[in-house]
Amino acid sequence: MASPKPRSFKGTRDFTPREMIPREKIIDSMKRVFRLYGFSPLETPALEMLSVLTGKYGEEGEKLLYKLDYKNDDFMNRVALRYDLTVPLARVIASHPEWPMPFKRYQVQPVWRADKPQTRQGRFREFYQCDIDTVGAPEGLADAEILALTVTMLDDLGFKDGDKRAIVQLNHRKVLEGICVYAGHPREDLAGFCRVLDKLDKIGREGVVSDLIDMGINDEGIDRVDSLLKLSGMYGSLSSTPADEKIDHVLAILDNNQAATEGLEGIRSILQSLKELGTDLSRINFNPVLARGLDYYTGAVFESTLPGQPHIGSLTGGGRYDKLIGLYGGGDKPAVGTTIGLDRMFAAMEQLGMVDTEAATVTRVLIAAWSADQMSACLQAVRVFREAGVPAEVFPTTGKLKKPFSHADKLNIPYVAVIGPDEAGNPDGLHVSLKDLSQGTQETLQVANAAEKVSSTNRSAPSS
RNA sequence: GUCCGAGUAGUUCAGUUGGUUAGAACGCCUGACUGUGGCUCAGGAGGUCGUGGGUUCAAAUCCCAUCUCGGACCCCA
Repeated sequence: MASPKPRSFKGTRDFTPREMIPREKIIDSMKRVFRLYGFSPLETPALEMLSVLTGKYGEEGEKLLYKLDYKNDDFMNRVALRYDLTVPLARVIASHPEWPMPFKRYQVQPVWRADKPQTRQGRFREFYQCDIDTVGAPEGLADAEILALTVTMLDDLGFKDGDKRAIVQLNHRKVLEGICVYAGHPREDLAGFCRVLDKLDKIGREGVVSDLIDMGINDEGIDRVDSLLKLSGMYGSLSSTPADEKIDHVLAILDNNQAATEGLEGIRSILQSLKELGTDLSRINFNPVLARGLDYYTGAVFESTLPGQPHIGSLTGGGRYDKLIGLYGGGDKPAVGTTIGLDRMFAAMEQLGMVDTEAATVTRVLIAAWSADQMSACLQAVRVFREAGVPAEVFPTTGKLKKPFSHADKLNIPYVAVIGPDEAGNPDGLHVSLKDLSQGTQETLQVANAAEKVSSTNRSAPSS
C-alpha cells in the first residue's frame, strides 16, 4: 500500500524553528507592550457553540465559519471554530457580570476562516490574532489608548519609515452614517454604501464614483461624496492636512447632520487624548471614508496599512462595539479594541527583509566528544553551560569531529566546545576547547570560563 | 463565490516540430582531511515527468478529465 504524500491542509502552515524564533521574539515584545498599558492575558477555547458565533460577522463573514460536522445534528449543540477573538470575549464578559469594569485583556491565539488563502497577501485559513480590548469604558480615553498602543507596537517592530511605514487610519461609524444620508442614499443600506467607499484605496476615486452611480446615487450626491473623498488622505494635496483641520472641513460640509457631528466630536476627543498620551499624531490619518466590514462596530473604527505594500491587507483593525456584549443578555457594555494580525505582519516583514532567519536553533554551544571516553565529561560540561543560562547541547555521537562542526555550521550555532583527552584530563579541572565559528578562533579554557565567555557575547545583530 | 496561470529530483528550473537510458544548479551523503565547519576538488544517492484516461509505431511534450498549487478579484487579519 503506497502511503499518501503527507501535506498540510490548504491555508495552514508549519512554523519551522527558523520562523518560530523571530516569531516568538515578536510576540514577547508585543506582550510586554500590552502589559505596560495594563492589559492582562486571557485565553478562550478554539471551539465555540455555533449559536454564539452566528449573526455577528455579517453575511460575508458568516460564510467563512468552519462549522464542525460531527455526530450531533441538533442545531443547539452544534460547534464551530472561532472566527475571531472579539466575539469570544463578548461571551466571556456576558457570563461574568460580577467582574469589575473596566476590564482590559490581551489574547494571542489562532482563529480560523474558510476563505481562499493567498500567501503573498498574508491571508490564511488558520492565523494568529493578537487582540487587545477594553470593556466597560466610554468613548474617549480607552479608544485613544488602543491607538497609542498600536502606534507604539508598529514602531517597535520597525514599521516606521520609508516603504516600511505603516499608517493608522481613523474614522467613526456615525460620520459614515452622516455621509450616507448626505449623499441621498437610504440609511438601511449603510453597509452597502460603506463597502463602496472602503474600496477607495483599491479602485481609486473614479472607481468609487462609478460604483456609486451604479448604486443609483444622483449627480448632486456624487458631488457631495466626492468632496469628502478628497479628504480621505489616500491621495492628493490634503493627505498631509492635520486631522483637526480635516475635521473642520468635514464638519462644515455635514454641519446639520446630528450623527456626523457626534462622530466628529468623538474623533476630536480621541485625538486630544492621543496628544496627551504623547502619540505622534502624524501617524494617525483621519479618513472620513474608512469603513471596515464587520457589522458590530458602532463608534470609532480604525485600521493600519502599509501604503508601500498595497497587496498586503490591513495589519491591524478594530473599533468600538457598544452593542455586541448586550446581545448575550445582561445589558449593553461599551467596549473598544483592536486586532493585531501577527501573520500578516510577519508576512510583510518577511517580504521587506525585516526578519532574521539565520538561526535554525536556539542552541549557542554544541559540545562534542573526541571519543566515547569523554562522553561523561561532556555531560558534566553541558550542565555548567546550562547552569550559567547558556542554551547548550551535547552532540550524541563520537567519531570524526567534522560531523559536529558541520552540524553547528548548518544550524548557525555560534560555538563548538570540544572535549578530548587533553581537556578532560587537565590537572586544573575540566577544560574545553571553545571555537568561535564565525571568527574561526579557538582557545582552551576552564568550562566555567567558557560558559562565562559565551553568555557575555550577544548574538550578532541581523545583517540588514 | 468569480476570473486567469502552472504542475518534471529535497528546492529552483531546462527539456527543440512528439523520437535512444529525462538533464543542470543548489541542497543532501561519502571521501581528499585517523582533534575542527565554511572554500576547493573527486565521487554518490535521489524522478511512475501531479493523477486517470485518450491519440500514436512512439507522449514529459498533443487532447480530455480530475486533483493540487500559484496569481488577480470579493472580503478580511
